[in-house]
Amino acid sequence: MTPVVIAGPTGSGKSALALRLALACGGEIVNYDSMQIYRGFDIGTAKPSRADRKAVPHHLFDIIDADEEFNAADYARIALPVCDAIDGRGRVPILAGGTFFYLRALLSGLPSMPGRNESIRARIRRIAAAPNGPMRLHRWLSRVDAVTAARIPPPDRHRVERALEVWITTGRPISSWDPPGDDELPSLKIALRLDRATLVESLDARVEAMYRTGLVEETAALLRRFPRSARPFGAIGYREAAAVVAGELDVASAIAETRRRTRAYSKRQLTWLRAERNVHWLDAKNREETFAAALRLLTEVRS
RNA sequence: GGAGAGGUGGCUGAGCGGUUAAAAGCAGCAGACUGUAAAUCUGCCGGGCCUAGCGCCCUACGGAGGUUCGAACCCUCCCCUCUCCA
Repeated sequence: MTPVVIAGPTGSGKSALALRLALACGGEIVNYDSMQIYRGFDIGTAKPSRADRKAVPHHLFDIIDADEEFNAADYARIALPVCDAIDGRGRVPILAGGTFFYLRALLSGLPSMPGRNESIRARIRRIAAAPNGPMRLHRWLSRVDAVTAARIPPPDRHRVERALEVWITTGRPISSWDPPGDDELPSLKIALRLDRATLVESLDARVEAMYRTGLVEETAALLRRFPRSARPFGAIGYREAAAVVAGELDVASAIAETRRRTRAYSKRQLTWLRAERNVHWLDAKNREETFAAALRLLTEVRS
């Protein structure tokens, strides 16, 4: 049975649609959102409610703590068996989320390269911090892997860092591993579309609501348990809320900044999705119609 | 009424005689995405023309004049904002 993927920009109603589909067809929801993975980060990630999670089995939410290392490869590793198990029970895995890189890691797989190596990362970062560091790192990369260096701009520190990390640990350029091929796991991909003005409006309202319902308080509580340097504190909303807690930002500015980043994020998601193939786009303006259309697609695929 | 400060592209805001269609940021648009991905990064961004060039032509730094080879930058008057004293 092919899994169903619900995609679309943040705030387009993916979770709600996934829930209704699950209820309608005996499905179980599998998260592919990089932030809803974290325990305790609820308000800012718009995590499904307790009631929703009781109504339908939800998987891969709240599986790690803020200070634990986790990445796309880890995700693919654990998500695959989860989907298989759902399938084994004769139910439909419904993937819902917004981290399309994680989704790709699951559906297409990642090359079998070595993972992260913190001590090597530390070494690289020491060089990066020196004057002209990023430039020097990029030049280093050019010498060992010209192909990758040509593709990655010097300021793109994350990618330069990873490419060098792979080189140092294996002695092989990262470009020598095959890029993900076209042979991805078959799935029914449904993407939600909303006109920009409507989307932005609902995004703004949602950010407002997050602060009103205690995003800053939630963040303050999490900061008592985890260092601010922990990954999810860099996420949209949490970065700003953490700044409020630290007294660096007033709430109004935090809201404005969170809105700005949310809008930019939704745009990036759309850019990714546009390049994605075999996507069934559905207008998300009317929930009933969207649901009906999605259901139709689903029954088509199953017959 | 008196004393200051200021009016710059959609916004914030630099520039203070030429190399300025005007820094930078934001917003906007397009894009990338091989283990940090809600991350990270790239390009475009007044308008028109074409022989497509470090090309040409318009329009543009509140308004109108002036000085100058040349003005967003200097002078004059006007209009408008803000702060302070009354």
